[in-house]
Amino acid sequence: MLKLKDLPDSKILTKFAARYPQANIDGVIHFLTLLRVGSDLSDVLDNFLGQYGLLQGRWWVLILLMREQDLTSTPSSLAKKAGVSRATMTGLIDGLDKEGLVIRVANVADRRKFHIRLTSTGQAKLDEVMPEYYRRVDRLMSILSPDEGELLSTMLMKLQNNRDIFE
Amino acid sequence: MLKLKDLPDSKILTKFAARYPQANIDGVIHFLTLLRVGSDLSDVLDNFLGQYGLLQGRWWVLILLMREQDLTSTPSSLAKKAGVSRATMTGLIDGLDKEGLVIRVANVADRRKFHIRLTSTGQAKLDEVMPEYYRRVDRLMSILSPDEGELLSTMLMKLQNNRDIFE
DNA sequence: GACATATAGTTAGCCAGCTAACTATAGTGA
DNA sequence: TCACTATAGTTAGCTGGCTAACTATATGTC
Repeated sequence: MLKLKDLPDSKILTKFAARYPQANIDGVIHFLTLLRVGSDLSDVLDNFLGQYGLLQGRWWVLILLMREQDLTSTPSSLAKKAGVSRATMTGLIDGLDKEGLVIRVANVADRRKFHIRLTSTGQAKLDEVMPEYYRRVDRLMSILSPDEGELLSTMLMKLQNNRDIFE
Repeated sequence: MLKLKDLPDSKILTKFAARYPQANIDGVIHFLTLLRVGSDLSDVLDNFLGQYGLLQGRWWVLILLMREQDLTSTPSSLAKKAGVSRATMTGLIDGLDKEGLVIRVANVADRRKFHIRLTSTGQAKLDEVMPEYYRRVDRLMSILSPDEGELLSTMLMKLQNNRDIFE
């Protein structure tokens, strides 16, 4: 997502504002800061997962399966929850299947579907990653007080709920 | 970046916490909210730019060039500022060049380099996009009061400055 | 001045997304 | 019941990132 490293300073924004007077300089800075921090934290998470041979996409699949009572779901349901296309989910499951972290089981009730089930190897992989993941998130987010954390989420959700303004 | 649509609710996180007691549930929720909102806003920005036949990568290049006094820069410098590899910048410039939005000019002083210059067509493209972009950002960010906006950026920068905790 | 090192740009090939098109199966309504 | 429509999964082919390797040119040091 946002790759731009060189956020505008107010000098640059003032120059732009001369040509584009509708610019709200502070708003733009806050907006770009949000995109940048989100992107950088996502990269950091990817690097972390990479140490365990995982990628974000595959990791979410394992987590979504672990959430299920019977550790089982279908490709389309996983695709919807993970926010990727069914085509992409096919590829993710292929990879996880090949590594033995999940298995495809035929579905007799509806032969269009498969059951995708987390294997014990998959659970073991999560048991390896998750404690450290939670530890890191805790350390990172502890920089904010509990009240600040709440406030941050509240403000983010306000923006989230109004993002259709942009489209 | 974060594609996951289905953020954990506290019931799920409680189940996970039973297995992974180090989990700080609120911290995780705030962390994932940040990744999710950042990602969704980035997608919205992409859709917006798409209406003008632009992609985020190309758009940043035009903006970076417009920032320059002489509307000129080099591929490596642009790559660094845009946060992409030099190889990727080659592709971005190829595309912009083909559409006449920038031109490659030989650099006699250092024959390894090119001057990349924003053309008047490129400037016209920015003049088409930027006023509407600023208008949308203004409307989106106006949901937060000026004080809230400042606070948001401050909290985000705290997280940004401590993201090495995660690596 | 010549050789070693660093920098600029490109190319080739990889990867994880995507959409569109296809096959198979299920559900529905005259 | 049988045709229409919807859903599930896969495949093929596109895209925009990436790294590694390559060529050309500059720079810096003995």
